[in-house]
Amino acid sequence: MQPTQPAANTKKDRTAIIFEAACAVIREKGFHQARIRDIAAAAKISYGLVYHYFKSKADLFDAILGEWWTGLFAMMDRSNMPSQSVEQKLGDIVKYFLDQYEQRPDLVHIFITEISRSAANLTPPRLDRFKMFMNRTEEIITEAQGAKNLRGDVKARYLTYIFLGALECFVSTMVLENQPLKGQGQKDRIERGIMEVFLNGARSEVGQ
Amino acid sequence: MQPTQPAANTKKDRTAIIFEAACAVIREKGFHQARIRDIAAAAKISYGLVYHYFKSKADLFDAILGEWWTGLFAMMDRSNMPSQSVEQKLGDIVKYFLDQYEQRPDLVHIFITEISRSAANLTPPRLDRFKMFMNRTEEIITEAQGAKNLRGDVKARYLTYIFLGALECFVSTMVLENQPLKGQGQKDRIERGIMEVFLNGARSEVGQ
Amino acid sequence: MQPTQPAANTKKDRTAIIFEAACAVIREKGFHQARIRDIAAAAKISYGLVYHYFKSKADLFDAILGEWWTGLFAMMDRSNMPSQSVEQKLGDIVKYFLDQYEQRPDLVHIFITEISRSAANLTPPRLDRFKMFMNRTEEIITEAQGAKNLRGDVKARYLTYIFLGALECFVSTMVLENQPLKGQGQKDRIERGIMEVFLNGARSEVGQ
Amino acid sequence: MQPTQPAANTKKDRTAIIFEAACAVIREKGFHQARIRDIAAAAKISYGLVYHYFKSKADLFDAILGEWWTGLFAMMDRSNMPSQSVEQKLGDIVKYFLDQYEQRPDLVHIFITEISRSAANLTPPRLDRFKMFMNRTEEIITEAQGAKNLRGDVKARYLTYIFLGALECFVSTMVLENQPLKGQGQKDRIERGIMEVFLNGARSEVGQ
DNA sequence: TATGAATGAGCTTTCATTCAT
DNA sequence: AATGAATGAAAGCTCATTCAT
Repeated sequence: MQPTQPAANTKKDRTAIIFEAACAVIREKGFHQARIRDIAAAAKISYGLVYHYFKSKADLFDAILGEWWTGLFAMMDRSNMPSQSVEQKLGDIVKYFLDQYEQRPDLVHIFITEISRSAANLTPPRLDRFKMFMNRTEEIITEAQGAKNLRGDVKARYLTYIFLGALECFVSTMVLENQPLKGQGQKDRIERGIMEVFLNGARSEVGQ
Repeated sequence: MQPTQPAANTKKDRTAIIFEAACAVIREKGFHQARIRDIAAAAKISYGLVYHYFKSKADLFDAILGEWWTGLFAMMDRSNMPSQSVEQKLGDIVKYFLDQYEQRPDLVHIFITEISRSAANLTPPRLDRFKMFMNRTEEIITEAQGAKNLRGDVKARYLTYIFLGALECFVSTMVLENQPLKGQGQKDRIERGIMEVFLNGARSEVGQ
Repeated sequence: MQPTQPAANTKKDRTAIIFEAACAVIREKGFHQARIRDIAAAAKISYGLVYHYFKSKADLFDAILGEWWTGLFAMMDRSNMPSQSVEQKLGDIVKYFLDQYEQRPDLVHIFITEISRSAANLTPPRLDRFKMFMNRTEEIITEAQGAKNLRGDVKARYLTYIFLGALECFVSTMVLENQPLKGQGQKDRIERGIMEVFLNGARSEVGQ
Repeated sequence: MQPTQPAANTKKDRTAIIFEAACAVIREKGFHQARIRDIAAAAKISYGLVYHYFKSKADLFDAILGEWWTGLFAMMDRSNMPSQSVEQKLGDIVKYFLDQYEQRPDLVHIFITEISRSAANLTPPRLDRFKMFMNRTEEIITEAQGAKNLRGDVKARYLTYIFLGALECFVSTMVLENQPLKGQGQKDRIERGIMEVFLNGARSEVGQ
């Protein structure tokens, strides 16, 4: 008896199955090359059924993006507390990307390839959330500059680009080369590397 | 009498006109959404003529990529001299991206959106040149680590990601937001910002 | 109430409808001039649907050829029994062509115009089956020469050409002139004419 | 000094060169698959020039057909004399096909594949000449039947089909298999085989 | 004459979407 | 809820023909 799970194929199940299948196919082929037929096949359903759960292909794509942005902004809401240092806030962002890459690599892949860097898919509403993410990151950095925790002689926007660019390059290279993350140890090393270099620079102590 | 410019529409002209039109259209719509019809219209020529100068759509795309990579690798060949410091070599890469963005923003945009981050377009030969670029950059950094000019406690590959990621994020944000570069002054400021933070870190001197 | 015919448009029906429409259009225009659009119109369906049932235009063409050869070789398998005389075996071939022309004139037309005599369509696998047909006919004739039922002073291959040529010319002229066959009587007369002249010659008894 | 041949590339020359090139290309690819570009390349001229000598592709094709029919009907005019026997008249037709195949195989090939058996190319004027050829052959046979030189119990039309079919099958098989004719000896053997079997039948004397 | 650049209609094929069952 | 047959708008590419030079 499973009172909390009476039916295997509830609407929620199917939606999720199609969602995951779409992530996998879009990751592999890109949004425009992913066919509804491929997604249905990956979900082991008929392709007409996709249209019962999602209004259109664009709708399905937006659902995937929504999932990503919801999780990211929720994390930033949780992380953005006065008691947190700038290191902790930026570290949370790095951790989030690495955790997501470990748990849902398809989602991160799609974010990187289809959103972060794809003019073709960037309708204005999609671009807005991307800018919001950059702005919220910039706010963290601006605040830290005000508190003299980050240098003030480089524009906050520039520091934001450098920070997010470094993070994104790490993740996207793993994404493009399909590198798996090998446990918490590697995630910690990568996080430390990014944060350390971002905060203290690449220059050798000896060389100074 | 026009002794120095006898013919306006030589074969070279048309190839270049189509090339530029293709850059503009692909920049705007992405490779897969760019239709030959759009490119022909942008070049103010008939549809079929595109196929007179380029074997296929893919051929045209590869010509664009070839142009980008040829220029980039030629610059790296020129820059890679023993007398150059690591700061100069990496600075040359930054300069090249910013110069290209100023002169041929479409080309940079296509590199960013269709190559650097688009799994859908990354056929193996295309990915190869991207990896070669990363490897050559890593070589510069490895060499600098050996000479104690860059810290050795972070893997060269990680430093490469951070450096290129920072650069790419700058350029791609300008690309995505269609920001114009305002003269040599802004290019210098951006270059100094990237190099300064990459080498010395974002941490405030005061905060240490 | 339609107990014996519950569904009019089953998958089998549509495949057959498209098949027949393709035969009619290819008969009229030839394979290369037959457009998918024409075939769809003749089948009273949308042209996209053709691709639901046949992978490509070539696939559709090969299906038609397959139908022809399958029927012809099956007949030859049935006919090729030791108890049969050479007259009966060759007569069966003549009967088959005439029966097919009566029942499926399009198929015979396509065989004559697109296969039997069209270098443009003769890909090697297509030519192979044609040669197999000639070889099997030649075997019948060789065997009859061995049994002294056919003259041995003319090469078996030559007799084969004369026999099949005569048959084919009858059929192709009917085909090209869209002559209808008027019942079993005419078929018998034609068969007798071909067999009689092939076996006994055109020379008048009186004239000898 | 060659006063009668001052220029190598007279209009007549070029027309003939293009004509021969067209024959070769149409033979190989079929009329509809033969591109003007191919024909021009085979003639080693630019493809625009084809249009100086022939109004259109169809015009070029009709010129080829005209050449064939002119030669054939001229031969029949010469051959059709009261003093000639039916054997001689039919033998002249066989000889003509074999001679032409030896001298201008492309022309014979085109006649066989594109005219004799291609509904796609058979516009009414083209079909007319084909029917005229059959009718003139039938006249020879009818006349011979009247003179009791050919059997009268088989319709003249049927005997015509058998005769021309046999001839055509010989030639078209050579054409399709690119068999070369090896000298006058083989031509004579083939002619004798066709005439002998057509006149006296395939049945063995022994078997009667 | 001679060239080949230029044109654009026309073809096959794909695929998002709808809809009858 | 579920299927996949059906539709038809696009899109890439070809090639006969025209035309400026």
